[in-house]
Amino acid sequence: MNAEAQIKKGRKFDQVIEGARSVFMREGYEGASVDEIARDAGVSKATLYSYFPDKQHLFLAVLETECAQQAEVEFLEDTGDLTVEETLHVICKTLITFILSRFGQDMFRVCVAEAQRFPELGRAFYDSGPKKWGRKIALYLETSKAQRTLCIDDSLLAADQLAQLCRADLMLKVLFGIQNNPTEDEIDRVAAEAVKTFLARYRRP
Amino acid sequence: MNAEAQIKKGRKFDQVIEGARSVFMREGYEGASVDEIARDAGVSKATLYSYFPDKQHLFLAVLETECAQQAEVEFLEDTGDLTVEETLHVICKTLITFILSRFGQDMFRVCVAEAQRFPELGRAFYDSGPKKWGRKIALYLETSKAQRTLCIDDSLLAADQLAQLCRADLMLKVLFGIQNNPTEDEIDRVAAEAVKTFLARYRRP
DNA sequence: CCGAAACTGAACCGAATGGTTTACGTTGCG
DNA sequence: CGCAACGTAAACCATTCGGTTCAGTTTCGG
Repeated sequence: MNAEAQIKKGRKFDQVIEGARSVFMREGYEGASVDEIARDAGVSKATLYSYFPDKQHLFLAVLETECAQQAEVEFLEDTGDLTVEETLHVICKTLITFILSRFGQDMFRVCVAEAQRFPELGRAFYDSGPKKWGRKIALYLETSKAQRTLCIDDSLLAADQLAQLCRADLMLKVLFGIQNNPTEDEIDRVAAEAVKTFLARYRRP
Repeated sequence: MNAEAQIKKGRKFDQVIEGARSVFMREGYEGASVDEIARDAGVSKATLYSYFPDKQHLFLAVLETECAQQAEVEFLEDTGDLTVEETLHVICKTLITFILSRFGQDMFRVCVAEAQRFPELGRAFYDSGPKKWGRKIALYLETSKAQRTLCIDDSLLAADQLAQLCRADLMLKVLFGIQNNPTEDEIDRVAAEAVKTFLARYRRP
């Protein structure tokens, strides 16, 4: 018996998900047509409907896998011999790069657009994205090494402030099409400024 | 001759815009049907189409007026005898309240969703929203009164960092339906924390 | 190499879409 | 009043939508 849960029958399951993913991300929920998805997936509509009862379930299945994928993004496991400041900088760069990535932007866009129509989607995205990052950062802030340098009473809020500082300048510009491909230098600068502001507030005196 | 530019003919023009506004904000662009808009506006479809050549132009006309309205939101004109810290707190509270308002959330949602399909919309929203706020805050940071207390080299980035700190905790929770009606106390706390972090970085030593 | 399961392609359905037109009221100003 | 502009309701159009059906082909394990 295969270890992978193969309850979902059929060989072309992944094709369907992948086609649906690309069309939904490009067109949004209402803008995507099932015919286009089937065409894009290289699959007949009948096959598609043998996997999913309707468009809605297909949409949610896609975003389920996307949220799962989003939840698995990691920043540097071991902080090694980096200083706290250096570690924070790495964390910020990783977060900013993720936020500005095609994947991050598409996910954000679609989930913002459809969070009203699909309330459970809103929560799923928030949990696997912003909340997860907040938790991870807060966890680092509570390590004994960080505690030796920092003085924080509410580590979750502090983590969220840091994450929010990472969105300064670039995030909205990219989201609304004002800027397209931020250079690594720009990302580095925003990260540096975020860390600077964060440490000014939370560095142990 | 009337001072108001009355190029747009017809008495029910405003009704149409208002109906379109409410339906578009509720359903998004693709989700909104012209029939529903006409019904909601209390107007026949023929009348609607006598004002606008098609759905797209109607959509853009609605968001044009919304962006204009968004651009006119003001925070405390004269800072009076408030300290810089108090003024920043007022600015933050005003911004947070706006961001979390029904209007602010709906605008953000729709513009994020359709910025791909309508690139000019993305820019219009950014200019009349985030950019305008950034400019206003930066302008205050550059007043001689603020300069006496603060030490800032890049006032636009500083302003954006402050605005971004205002989005900590509550903004994404509301956007994704995790939280519904933040109390004034919660808003006050986020504002206070934003100012605290901001001043830690930028207060003149 | 057989047979069942998976898949295909295209036709088909009813409903709804954006958009147009027609034939008929209503309003208000000179 | 008279008349033109404004507005209406409803029928109408072609197209597209999500979803179903089915006869036929491909795939693949036993």
